Amino acid sequence: MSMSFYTADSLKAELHERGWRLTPQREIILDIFQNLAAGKHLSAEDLCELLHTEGHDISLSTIYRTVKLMARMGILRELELAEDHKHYEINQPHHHHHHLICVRCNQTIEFKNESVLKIGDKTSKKEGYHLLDCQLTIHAVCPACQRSILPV
Amino acid sequence: MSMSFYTADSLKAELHERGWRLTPQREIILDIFQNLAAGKHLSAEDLCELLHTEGHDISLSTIYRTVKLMARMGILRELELAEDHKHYEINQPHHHHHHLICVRCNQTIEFKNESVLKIGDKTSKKEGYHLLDCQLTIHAVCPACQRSILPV
DNA sequence: ACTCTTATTGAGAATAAGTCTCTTTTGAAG
DNA sequence: CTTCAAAAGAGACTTATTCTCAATAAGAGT
Repeated sequence: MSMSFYTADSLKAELHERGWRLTPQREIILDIFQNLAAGKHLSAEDLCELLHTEGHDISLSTIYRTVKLMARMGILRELELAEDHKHYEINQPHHHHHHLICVRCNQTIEFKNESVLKIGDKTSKKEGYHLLDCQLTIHAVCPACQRSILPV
Repeated sequence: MSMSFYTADSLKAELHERGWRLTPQREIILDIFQNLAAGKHLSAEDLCELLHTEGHDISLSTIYRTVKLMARMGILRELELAEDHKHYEINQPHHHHHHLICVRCNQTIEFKNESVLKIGDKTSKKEGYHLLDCQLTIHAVCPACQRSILPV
């Protein structure tokens, strides 16, 4: 599997490899995501608040830049949970999972499937791409919304 | 399979079923997507321009409302191709495909995989959800970007 | 340790996709 | 032909995210 687990040190090494720097902000943000309960995901705003309650005042600009950077490095997964903003979670092959989303109420169910990562691995390898993340997103209507008569 | 192909008539029937209406705008937009080359997808802006060149002046508001409506009905697929806006394409099980996206340059490759739809079907059925669409999205770094020294 | 270079941060302005409001129009049922 | 709620159009508005730029600091070299 191409995806791997990151520590502050491996983050530092990979940043330096490209002439970049490990800042306290990046280390703190990585730490937050690593200590998040499995399957928990945060929006940029969520992350900002959480950092604040822990006494770390990192600017929103930096937060947006950092999560985008880490997503592009494969450290974080960028999730589209059918809302108007993105969510991020740590990218760990061991806890690799996917999302079933109700398009009406946005209720989301996590599920695992072993073959999905294999398909992602095979497909990216075949095209010469370096795999960062693969997500199966299912859009559907949940039982409650099927019964409701509310618009759409 | 729960997903099905839509005609103007079946769209009309399904709209009426919920007390809604088939308008010329909706019929025209459905027609555009049905006549699009396989695998081609449009943003709201793209669609607006295309409609304009064909002599149909449908307002942006209506376009946004219509694609969202059709996505929620399962007629269109709402794609996140790693840009800052959504793309839409017709949802046809026969041409069901997925996307491999380079997170750096956004180059996108389409690929097919028969088992993905099966997984989507099984998972949504198990949870009692009514399947609309399922997409496997692979985020990766393309060969060209692996070689480049450009930032991220 | 001290310097130097330049990546990174912070603050706030800017951007733009998408939504909302409100008035006018129009499906389609009776 | 009426009626009435759904839908369209126009444009204001919202808000997540990006951009700009001056100030700061990571890390390499001396």
